[in-house]
Amino acid sequence: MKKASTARRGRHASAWKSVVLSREQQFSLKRAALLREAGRAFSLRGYHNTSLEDVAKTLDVTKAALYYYVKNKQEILFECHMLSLDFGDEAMKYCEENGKTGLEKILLLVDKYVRTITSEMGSFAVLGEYYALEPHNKAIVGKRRDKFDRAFRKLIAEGLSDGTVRAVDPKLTVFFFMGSINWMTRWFTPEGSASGEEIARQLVDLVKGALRAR
Amino acid sequence: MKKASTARRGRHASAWKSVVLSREQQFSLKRAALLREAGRAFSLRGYHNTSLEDVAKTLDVTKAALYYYVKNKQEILFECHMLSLDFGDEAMKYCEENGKTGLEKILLLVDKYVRTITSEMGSFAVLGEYYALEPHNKAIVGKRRDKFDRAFRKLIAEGLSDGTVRAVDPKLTVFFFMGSINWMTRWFTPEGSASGEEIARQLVDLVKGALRAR
Amino acid sequence: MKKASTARRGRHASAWKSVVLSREQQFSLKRAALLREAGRAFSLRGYHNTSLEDVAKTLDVTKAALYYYVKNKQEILFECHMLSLDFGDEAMKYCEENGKTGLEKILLLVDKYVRTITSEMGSFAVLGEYYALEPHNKAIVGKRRDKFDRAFRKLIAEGLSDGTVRAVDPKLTVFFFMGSINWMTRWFTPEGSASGEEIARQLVDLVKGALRAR
Amino acid sequence: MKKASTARRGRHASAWKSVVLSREQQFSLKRAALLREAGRAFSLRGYHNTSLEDVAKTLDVTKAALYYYVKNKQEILFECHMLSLDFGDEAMKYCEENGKTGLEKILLLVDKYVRTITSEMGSFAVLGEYYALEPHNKAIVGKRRDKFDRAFRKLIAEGLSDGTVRAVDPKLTVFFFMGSINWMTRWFTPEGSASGEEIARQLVDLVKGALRAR
DNA sequence: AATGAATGAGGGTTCATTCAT
DNA sequence: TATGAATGAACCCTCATTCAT
Repeated sequence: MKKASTARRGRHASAWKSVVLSREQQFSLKRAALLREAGRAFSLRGYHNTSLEDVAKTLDVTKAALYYYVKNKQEILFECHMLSLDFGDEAMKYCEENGKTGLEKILLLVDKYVRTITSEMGSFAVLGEYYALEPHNKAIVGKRRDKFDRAFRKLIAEGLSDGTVRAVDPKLTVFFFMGSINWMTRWFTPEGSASGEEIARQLVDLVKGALRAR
Repeated sequence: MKKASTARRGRHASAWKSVVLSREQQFSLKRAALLREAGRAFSLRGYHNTSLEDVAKTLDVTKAALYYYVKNKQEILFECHMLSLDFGDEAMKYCEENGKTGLEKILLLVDKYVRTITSEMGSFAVLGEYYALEPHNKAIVGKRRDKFDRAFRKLIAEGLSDGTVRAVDPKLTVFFFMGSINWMTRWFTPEGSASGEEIARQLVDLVKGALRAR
Repeated sequence: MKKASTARRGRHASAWKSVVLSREQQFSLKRAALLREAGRAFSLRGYHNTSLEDVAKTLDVTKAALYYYVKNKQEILFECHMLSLDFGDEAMKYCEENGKTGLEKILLLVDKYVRTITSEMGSFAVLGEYYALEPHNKAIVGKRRDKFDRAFRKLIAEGLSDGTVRAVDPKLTVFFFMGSINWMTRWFTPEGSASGEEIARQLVDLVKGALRAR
Repeated sequence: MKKASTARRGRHASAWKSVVLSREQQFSLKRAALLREAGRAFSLRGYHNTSLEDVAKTLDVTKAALYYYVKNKQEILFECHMLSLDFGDEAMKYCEENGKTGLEKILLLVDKYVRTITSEMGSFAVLGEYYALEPHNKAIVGKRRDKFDRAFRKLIAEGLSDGTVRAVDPKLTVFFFMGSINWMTRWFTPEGSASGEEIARQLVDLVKGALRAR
């Protein structure tokens, strides 16, 4: 009896929720789903290699319906980039708040970022499609990315000052590590042999080995 | 005497030849230029974002003229991939012949490969456009790339055996380093602040730090 | 009573339906029109000499709109062939059911087929464009055509057995007659001096004269 | 010895001939070969389905070389049509000179024409590609064809007058027979089971049966 | 809120044709 | 005489985008 009632409640709850969700909430949820699926496809097959028809099919709607949620294909790409950058900023904020030394912060950053990228949410880390952005958007994204890169370099500088990081070129080092991370979207799949956690742990280990001063 | 004269004539002949190129040579040169320019564009702006018209324009010919040298746009992409893989194989061969220990070989490999990629010749390292290959070609390229990855892993295993490399996951480590390298095509330009040599040196340094056993 | 009322309603419904066509019906009608116009053009000017632009213009739509109804230019040709073969099969079935002797069946076949070809419906009898079919489709069409030819020959054989047809080579005879018929698409126009009925009557008369045993 | 000398003479003769042929003769021979091969291809695969590259390949020269012998692809088609019409006229002249009655002439015409079409020389009876002629040429060819058709009809009329042909519609009858003949280029091959002679005999037999008055 | 239908722009490809050599 | 190389026009096809319903 209890079971039945729970079940009923469960059913009611979800049924209710789908009714009770405000229009704006529904809209947001659907839009988010659209961005997620599109981003996943973009980062897997590339922007120009993914048609809106493809995206629509994974959402079980028609191509035309997408235009209710976004203005453009370009807007999708732009938003995906922004979300992806949000992830970076979050990881950056997290590591700055929780790390003590420069090295510690760097390792926290890598760990957090890789975990995000490999989680379901982060599957649309489409950083690879930078060139597909139209000039205006490219400028915005570029600026934010530069900012992120500079913050990353600052962490390295911090490590150099506090003696936890050995002498390396901050700029190139950031490029190298970001390459390792961004390239993941090309080979990582949730079904693969290595889990996101494992990958994060291994990369952290590698970075530690590469940067740690002795 | 006769020999000498022949040799002299031979030298003259080839000197002449190098000025007045044979038709086949001209053909090869033009084809190579086509591949180079196309590859450069592909790796900069993406395969689908680069029209043959664009490529033709940089070569100062008509779109149609390209079809005298290649069968397809797809063939261009495929050939670029193969050339890029050739570079990898050369680097691999080089390091296996000249390195002693596992670690040494790895460092030689990274050094050689990065130098190639950043040299003028390597401007068409379009490894990013894997998904744009049609199935048949994708299979071929995929196989070769896997082979390269396996050889790379083997170097790591070798280092593990001979004690020059510390305990790391070979598979993931290869992915990480290849990411660093492949990602270079996204930010490297000959005009940039860092030269190819410098980049190679820095990455080698980083890899050494990351892998070296103590 | 209920029945009657239902029937009445039914009639109303269908009357209504025939005015306000369902989407599927509209789609089918438009597709049929597309095939008809394309087929007419193909058989008049040839497949390769007819651009989709031409076809689109006669339908007052854009070239691109055609792709909503067919996959390919090739699909258009193929479907026209199949429709044309359907006509042949229908005529064959008709003559086998309604004719008594071999000769009678042959004459019925010729009569029916010619009437169909010359009617509005049959305007896309593009049998001449066989070579423009791509291999796969050519095989399918070829098989069906062979089947028709064999059935035709069988009618002649039947006439030979029952004594209504004089000694002729079945295979060549079929080729000759099919030539007369297929060639019609080259000179027949609805505006011409001879009507479809007249043509059918004359050809039947000729065939009778040519085949009848005495 | 005699043998050797003959051989030598033979060799000389042909070698000589190829030297001694006047430029104009060589030109004419090659041009004729070009027309023959092109015509063969046109009537087999259609005008637009046959590229000059194809034609050039069968002659073992380059596409560009063809332009030394003809002005145009269109000129090739036109000349083929004219040659084909020449064959018709020859057959017509032959039958008029050698036949007595109307029917006799008709049968001679059919016999001669079919034999020509099926012989090596006549393989380029490309009458099917009428629509591919450009307006000016189409007018010329159309006129000659009409003239031939009228002459054919006249033979029928003659047969009607002299009582050797039964009552048929001259115009349609001509169309029917020409269809049988023209359609042959679609199915006849020298390697096929029926020889040209056999086909001619059978068609003559059929025509006789169809037209003969009793 | 979503769909069917249509469009326009752009890209890849073919091919007849030209021309210097 | 014949070739290699190149061109321009035309064509098929895809796809992001729009709009009435």
